[in-house]
Amino acid sequence: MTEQQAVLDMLEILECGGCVEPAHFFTLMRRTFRIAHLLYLEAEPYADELKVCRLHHTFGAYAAEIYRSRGLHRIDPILKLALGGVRPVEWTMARHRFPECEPLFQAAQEIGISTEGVALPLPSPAGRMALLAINVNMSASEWSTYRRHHLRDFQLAANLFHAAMLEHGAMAGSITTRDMRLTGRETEVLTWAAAGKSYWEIATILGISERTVRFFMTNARRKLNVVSNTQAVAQAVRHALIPTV
Amino acid sequence: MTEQQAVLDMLEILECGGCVEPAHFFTLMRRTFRIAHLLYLEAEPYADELKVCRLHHTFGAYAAEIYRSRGLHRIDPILKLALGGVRPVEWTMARHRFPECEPLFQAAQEIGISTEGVALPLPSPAGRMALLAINVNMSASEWSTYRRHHLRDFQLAANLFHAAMLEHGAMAGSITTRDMRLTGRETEVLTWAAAGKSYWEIATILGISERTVRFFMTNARRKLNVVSNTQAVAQAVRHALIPTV
DNA sequence: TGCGTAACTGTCAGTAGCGACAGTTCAAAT
DNA sequence: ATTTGAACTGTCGCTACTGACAGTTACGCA
Repeated sequence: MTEQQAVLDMLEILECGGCVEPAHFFTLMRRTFRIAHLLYLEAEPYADELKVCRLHHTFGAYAAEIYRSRGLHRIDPILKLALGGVRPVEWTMARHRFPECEPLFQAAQEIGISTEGVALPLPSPAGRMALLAINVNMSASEWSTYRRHHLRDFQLAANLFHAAMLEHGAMAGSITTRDMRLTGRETEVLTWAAAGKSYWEIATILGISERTVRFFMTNARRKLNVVSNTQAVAQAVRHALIPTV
Repeated sequence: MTEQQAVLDMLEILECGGCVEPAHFFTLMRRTFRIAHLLYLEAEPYADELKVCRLHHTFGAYAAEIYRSRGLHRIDPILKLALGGVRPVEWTMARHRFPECEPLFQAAQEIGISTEGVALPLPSPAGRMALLAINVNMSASEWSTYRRHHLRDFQLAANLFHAAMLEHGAMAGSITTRDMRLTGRETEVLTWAAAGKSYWEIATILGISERTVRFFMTNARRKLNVVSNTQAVAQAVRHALIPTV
């Protein structure tokens, strides 16, 4: 059981938080498993687009350029499924369920990238979403067996790596955690605004002046980088910055 | 490798979505692994408290009553750590890091519940949080070895069960089919309003008159039973009535 | 052929939201 | 002891939103 031992050793390294470099993690994964390529994506929802917070992968610059220039992110079903759900997403399954995404898989074949793989959703706190996509160079039947044995390893490894990235990122101060943190009052006024209260009502509820409510709301809008109270509330709800009714 | 086979079989059952009953899942887990007790909790942050959305466990009514009556949730470090993070939380680790939680573990010993176990965070979309706590009846050293081998199984099983619960809950929760179902245009204008667009901008985007945008928005407010666009958007985001991506 | 529903439009008057002006007070951190 | 940040307040003027008035058009279905 040398292979088993190697897997367990790798997982132990990850659990001890000894792997915060994406490149290091990718190397470790490729050494331990029969993996062709890896992709780690951390994003947050934004209006009708996705805002990418972190992106690391081993597909190379050429593949990334193809993906970007052809706008394949618009039809990529793996993004939608993995960033929206909790369940692992099988690439071939996504391909069959969404015929309109054929250009994506054809582009992959063009540049010699296999179309077998799985994407693991890694939901994070505060409304962010992340995924680890794993690409393998195997036949369908081979992959089926391999996946059956190692999906659990992939899932735990992905979770541990993701945890390390989040902890590390919190220190490094990502886009969300530095200037976007709302004060107590800002959260309060947003919460009441989301409950449909007007400035006057909020002022009465909190026992402060209407002007002050506007002050907090303006600060909240500035911090959230939005233009209206409505947008601010949408953002706050999405990012779980205000309590759910 | 009979044990390995049993584990893989169980994970396959879970992956096929063949296990939405918590009691069924718990039985399956206890039959497959050397687990004493299980607890599944789904909650969402509310003000400075936690609002429990779903709670299933095998600890029995007496233990639950002890936990509730003594207010142990206030000092339970596992709740804090597991609902706040992404990394598995070891019970003894939490016990040593938070000396003030001793009453919790003493209560467990009183009623004959082991203090060895692990809690797996299961973050969900939309700011909700969940965890699966696993309690075992082993010595510390025994648990250490067992955990090393099976944490990956626990993690994947927990994720798959959680996914099934979410999917099932989405069905059960969407009994909102009374009059709260929005039409296509209503969804569109709400989406753009959530993106911070004004009536004039939305009208331009959709190629209709500003009055018509107001018409749809008014209908949406009436259907959602709210008084402002801001509240409507908050409600729509919370109930996933408008696309988050 | 009617009936219901979704999509669409116009006008008026009142209220609410929002930006920009210019401040004070208090507690904690450096 | 100075600085930083949160909490707080006032006024002016413009724009956006909201309710209530009163309609038309097109589609599917019984």
